[in-house]
Parts: sequence; structure tokens; C-alpha cells
Amino acid sequence: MKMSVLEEKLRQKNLKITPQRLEILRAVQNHQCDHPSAELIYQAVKKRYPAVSLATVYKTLETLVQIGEIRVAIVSDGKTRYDTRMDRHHHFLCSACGGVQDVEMRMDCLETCTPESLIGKGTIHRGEVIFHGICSGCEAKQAPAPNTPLL
Amino acid sequence: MKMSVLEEKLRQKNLKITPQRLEILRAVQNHQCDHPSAELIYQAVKKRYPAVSLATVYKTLETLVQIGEIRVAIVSDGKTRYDTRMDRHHHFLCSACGGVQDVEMRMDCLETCTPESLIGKGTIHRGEVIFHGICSGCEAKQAPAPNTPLL
DNA sequence: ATTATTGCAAATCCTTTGCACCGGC
DNA sequence: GCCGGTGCAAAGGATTTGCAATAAT
Repeated sequence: MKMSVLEEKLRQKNLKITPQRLEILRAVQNHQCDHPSAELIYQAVKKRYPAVSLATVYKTLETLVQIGEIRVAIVSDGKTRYDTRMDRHHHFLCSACGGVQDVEMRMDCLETCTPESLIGKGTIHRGEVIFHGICSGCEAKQAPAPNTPLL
Repeated sequence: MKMSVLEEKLRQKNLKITPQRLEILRAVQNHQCDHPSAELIYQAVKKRYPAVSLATVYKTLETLVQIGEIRVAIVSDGKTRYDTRMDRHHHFLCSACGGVQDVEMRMDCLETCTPESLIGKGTIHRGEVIFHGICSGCEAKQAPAPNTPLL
């Protein structure tokens, strides 16, 4: 997203444009594949803006969520991780290392139908798929290849 | 699941059958729809077994996850919530209240296909759908019905 | 000038850990 | 009796909050 669009969004909500916010947004954009935690963003921002406070990072990430610039990724790994892509995509969670990878996949059924068991229970805004499994990196570590001698 | 089956599982792993574990399992089974947190289970167990410690609840829930009796629900609401149903189902998360509801839905495509963007990235064990939206309870609170006068 | 934002430190919430005692087997 | 389990209190990690100083409009 272009800066000017973000600035517009901020102004519309009486939010001020500060160097901290711009740096944090930049860090977020540089970590599109990472599903970064607040701490990771903090470390990245500190490199260019050493005086930032972790509290500011937390507050700013919350603000970015509020204005719909980023969202919280659904991962349950004990810390909040952010999804900096707002377009439709899905996730693959590695049960071994906790890593998150994006999955590109059309699931038209998720866009169109309301499952019967949800009728009358509320309004669906979107559906996403979470795949659970073991990523190739962890597979390599955990089990030797089939015909690799152990010694 | 019948107690005897659980007891069998515990014995197989050299885990002891204690009153605390049985009470915690009972509480878990009584909260199939709640996706309960450790704290909620603790409160429920305390009613029948006032001396339990919260630490024991945490440890036991972890044990139950290890033996495949329950699993961690993917919800990212700041605390760990457990899913006491191990069969295939999906979830509806209310963005307003954080509530989780089960969704029954066949998604054969999730069982069979590997999305192209995942090929070579690891091994999928299962896929689940997360619906995001607003539950009917929160809808009622947040917006007056269309033709309800405001005053 | 006004009002939001920052940075710090303290506080809070959830969860884990160390350890002495207890209880299933 | 052995070894795992329990309960307590303390520690740990992530996030939030109160507040005075600062900076954006």
C-alpha cells in the first residue's frame, strides 16, 4: 500500500502521522512472509529507529489492526502474530516448529455457501483454511531419509 | 470416551490414574461446546474437588493433549483454549466477543487434495476451516434491528 | 493551542517451573 | 518402595496501562 493511502486512512480517523508509525508500517511490509510477532517488529524497527519503545510497537500494531491495514493471524502459539496480507489466502501451520506458511488456493465454496450448521448463528465475513502438518524443514530434522544409514 | 479407554491409554504410557485427572477429564467432557480455557476447567473442577491446583490443571491438560485425548484449538485470543472434540469439524469465531462455535461441514476437497502452493513444503495431516464473523448474540447487541426506532 | 502519541516503568494476565510432600501402583 | 503426580509459591513471558513529557496538526 502506498504511504499516501495509509496517511489518508490515518487522517480520516484523527490519527497522527509519526515517524514511529511509518517505521513500524515499513517493518510490517518487509515481513509479509513472516507473520511477525510484536517483538520481531520491534527488533526490526529498532535498527532504523533505536529509540522506539516496545509499548509503542504494541500500540501501533493494534492501531493498524483497527484501521484494517493488517490483521491478527490465527495461530495459537502463545504470542500474537500479525498477518500483513489482507487478501484471501490460507495458512499451513507446522506442528513441530510453529512456523506459518501462506497457502494460495481457491476455495469458492468458502466464498459462497453458508454451512447449514451456521444458519441463524451469525454473519460470516470470511472463511480461511488452516492446514496442520509438518513442514519439510522439520521433517528433514526429525526422521532420516528412508535409505540413509543411521551411522 | 469411556473411562476404561482413557485408563488404558494412561497405563500404556506409564501415567497414573488419579482423582484429579479423572475430575479434569470429566470437566473437559462437560464442556464440549465451550472450547474451554485452563482457567474455566479449573473453576469447574474446583466445585467438586476444591483442593486442585491450577498448575495441576495446566499439567493435566497438557498430558491430555499429548495422549491425543483433546487438542489445542486454533483461536488466537490470548489464552490457550482446548478442543475436546477430536473428530473432523470446523470453527466459527466471533470477532466481537471472541466466542467459538463448532461448524459441521463436509469439505472433501480438504481431505483429498494438496494445494499446489504447498507441494514440497511439508506433509499435511489435516485441514480445518475457520469462519470469521459476528455471532447472532453480538449482532443483537451492536445494531438495533432494521426497523426498530432508536428512541 | 490542542490533542494524540510516545517512552518508561509498573502492573497484569497467562503459563511454566522448582521443589518438598503425597499417593498410585 | 519407587516413581510419577500434586500443590504451592515463585519465576517467566507477553501484553497492557498510567502518566508525564513530547510532537503533530
